[in-house]
Amino acid sequence: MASPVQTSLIPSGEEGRSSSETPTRAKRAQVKNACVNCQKACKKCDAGRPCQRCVKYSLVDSCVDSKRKPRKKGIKRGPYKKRKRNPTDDDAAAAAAGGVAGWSGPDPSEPAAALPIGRTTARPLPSASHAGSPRGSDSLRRARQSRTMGQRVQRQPPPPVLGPGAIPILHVDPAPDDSDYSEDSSSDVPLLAQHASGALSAVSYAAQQYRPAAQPPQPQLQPGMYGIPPETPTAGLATAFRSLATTRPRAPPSTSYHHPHHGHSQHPHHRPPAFSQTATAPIRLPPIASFDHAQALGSPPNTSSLAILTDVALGRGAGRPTAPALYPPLPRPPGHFGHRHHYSDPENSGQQSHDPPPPEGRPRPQYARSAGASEASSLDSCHSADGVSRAFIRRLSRRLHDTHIEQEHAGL
DNA sequence: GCAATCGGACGTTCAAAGGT
DNA sequence: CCTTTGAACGTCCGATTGCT
Repeated sequence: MASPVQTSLIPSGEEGRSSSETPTRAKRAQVKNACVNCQKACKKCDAGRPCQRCVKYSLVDSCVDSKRKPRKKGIKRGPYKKRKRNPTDDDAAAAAAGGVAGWSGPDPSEPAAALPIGRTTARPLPSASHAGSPRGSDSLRRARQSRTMGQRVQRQPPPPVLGPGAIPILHVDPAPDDSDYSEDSSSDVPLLAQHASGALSAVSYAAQQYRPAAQPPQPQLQPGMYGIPPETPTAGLATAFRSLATTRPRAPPSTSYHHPHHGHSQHPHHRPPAFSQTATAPIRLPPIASFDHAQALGSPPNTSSLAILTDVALGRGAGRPTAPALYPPLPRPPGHFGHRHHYSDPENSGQQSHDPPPPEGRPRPQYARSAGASEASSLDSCHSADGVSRAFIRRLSRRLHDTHIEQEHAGL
């Protein structure tokens, strides 16, 4: 969605300026720490406790500072570009700050676990509107912003190569069609997993295969268990995915099924055993372009590769008996946000998932005018059920969306 | 008109990389 | 050791839609 200019940020006296001028835009005021209520509602907070908003909604009791999650450590960042003394170089510098063009990181041949996540020769998805564009690159963003000050920031075409921080996944068919996992020359990795749960099993299995020598042995996977240890590093998952692309795994113990994607038979009797492939069967992870895409397919997001990685990234995933909806679709009625993404209601669309149906999620708010009741339902807005911020999931989704493994890196 | 919900722009923080 | 970089992470704006 393209948000308009935040006119509130334009200082007085700047409103009437044309975009060709270079208005000095006031910074958006932002509290250092929003209260939990405002944070969840994605609404403006203030420094007071209780904050104004909580007072308004009679939430003074729960108006406390939200907790920040600790920053990750040990993330390799690769070499920095040369410092620029000349301010006029900033733009070009920023353009390169996508972390991509000048990447000269470690040899891709080194063990993947030692690589920065996504430090592969990955390339962006062709259809990803932001493909390869590391949103986290503030210099790039700010460079753009400086060019478009006072007007809508136009997204630039993505850099051609992914930089550090991208999560390598096997990602194909950004716009899958009925040919469903048809061979894709742009991602000619070995293929399997027409079923996302199968992919989940596969990743679980591969994660079991990948284990730094120093780590203690993991218990055997039991049927119905995904068995991805919570402490599995994301890099390990990257390796796991890579492994899926480059090995011919034995069948993992768990079988699960999925995928309601595009006309597959959804009848339980048609449920193919996940990972029932022979040793020669290729592997392919489902072409879930994004978290939203997973929803658009009518598939519980937990069955997407995104959710798999998200799950692990969030330190979950071990020992769950089935494939619960990790991030249950928000209780939007079908078509509610058709302008943004197409939520497909499996019950109504004829698509059915053999994964557990998404939980009820939050009931549609009752729009009660009594502040407490109404607000309570709105408080989940920015967070999943267990408090993971939407922003976090979006970022992860973006990274997944923007990433896939270069085929030569898959050893092909 | 208000509330819910969302995508994403924008701001902050701080570890890693680089410079001295 | 200090500075710079840039990605992680948080905040919240503004659009859209549904309900009262």
